[in-house]
Amino acid sequence: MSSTNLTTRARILKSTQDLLEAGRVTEVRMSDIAKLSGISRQALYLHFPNRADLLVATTRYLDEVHAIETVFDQRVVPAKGLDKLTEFVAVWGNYIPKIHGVGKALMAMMDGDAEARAAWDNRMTAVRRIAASVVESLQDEGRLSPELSKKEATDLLWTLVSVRNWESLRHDCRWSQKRYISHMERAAIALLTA
Amino acid sequence: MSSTNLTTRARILKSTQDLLEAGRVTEVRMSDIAKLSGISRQALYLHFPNRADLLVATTRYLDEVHAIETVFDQRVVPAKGLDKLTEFVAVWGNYIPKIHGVGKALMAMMDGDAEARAAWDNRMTAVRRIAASVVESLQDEGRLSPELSKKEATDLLWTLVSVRNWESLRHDCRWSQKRYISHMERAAIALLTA
DNA sequence: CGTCAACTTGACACGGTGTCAAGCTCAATG
DNA sequence: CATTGAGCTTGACACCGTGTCAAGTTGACG
Repeated sequence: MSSTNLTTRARILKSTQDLLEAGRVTEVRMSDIAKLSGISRQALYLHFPNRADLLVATTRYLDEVHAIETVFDQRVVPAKGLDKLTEFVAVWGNYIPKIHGVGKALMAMMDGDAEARAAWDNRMTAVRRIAASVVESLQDEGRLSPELSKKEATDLLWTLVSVRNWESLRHDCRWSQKRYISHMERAAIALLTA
Repeated sequence: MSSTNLTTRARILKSTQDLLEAGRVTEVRMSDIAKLSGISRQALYLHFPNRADLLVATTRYLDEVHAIETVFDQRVVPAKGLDKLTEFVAVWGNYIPKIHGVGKALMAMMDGDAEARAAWDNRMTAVRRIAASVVESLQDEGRLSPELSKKEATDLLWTLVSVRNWESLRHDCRWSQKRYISHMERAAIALLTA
């Protein structure tokens, strides 16, 4: 299934990512991806059963390329106190731009394609788990606002650093990435701590 | 154009809203709306040139039905101090569920349909103006956090109370509407004030 | 040489939007 | 009363993107 021709498969994934990163989501059709990959549209279906699967595979490809798990383990997990919170916001916030294209495409498919929905939810609950562990630490150190339960705090933090909010601030409000990160760090502290 | 047959037109708008409120957005096709309105699919195009226009008309219809402008004028504009902020969050936050269906549909069309994008942006900048006036008041009373410019504060408040965030907390995190409002009021204060 | 996998071309079904043409119905008007 | 025109109907069709199917090509490797 994926033993020999890593080349073509990898080329497809890279093309998909490149197209999604640059253009409007709707303008990334199967035929566009095929063209950029240098193969026929039909050959795409020899590698991925449908568009949703291709997009999901692209997210996993990006996770691998950027070794996001490792970065979380190295920078967020060992941090203490408020640093843990700001490190989480910074690491994730700097990863969002890299997955934004494919995320947007997947989110656009969510209504109507249950598989796409499940795939995106799956990626996002991974982030949620990390947010929960950050909240747990705050709680242990007595820094969590007394007005918030752990679940509520996690929900708020997770929503605060959502891809949609990044999109809103970076694109609609034209913030720089730097400004986004610094204000988000501050916002996370204001929102969650006493 | 819209002088005589208010009945059919109104029936279409109501059907659209009813369908959008209840089901998955993708499953609200022109034919579904026609069926519920008791007319043929083609007759829909005698009233609205395309799907985007129909959805936009539905938002305006909802604005009228709920007299949202009036509510803002009565509850947010006259309020003072932090009350202005919490009133804004509460009024808008309680309006979101009413427009959520059509908003979702419009947002789903935004990529690929420039008209839909423009329409939704237009509605949202109306909210943004109110957010800006709230921030202005905070500033005048010296309550705005010194770390935020007026634009930054408006951007943050507007993003905080976005339809997407409402969706995230109410649906993904399964918060009640009441909990959503009370936490949002608190979050707005924590985020914007010194 | 034969075989197999990767890929090609070309045709097609499906579903949703939007268009076009022709005809029906009924109320208001001359 | 006959005509007109607005509002609606049925039915056919073009377009687009996804996904499927069938038959043929190419090239590496035994």
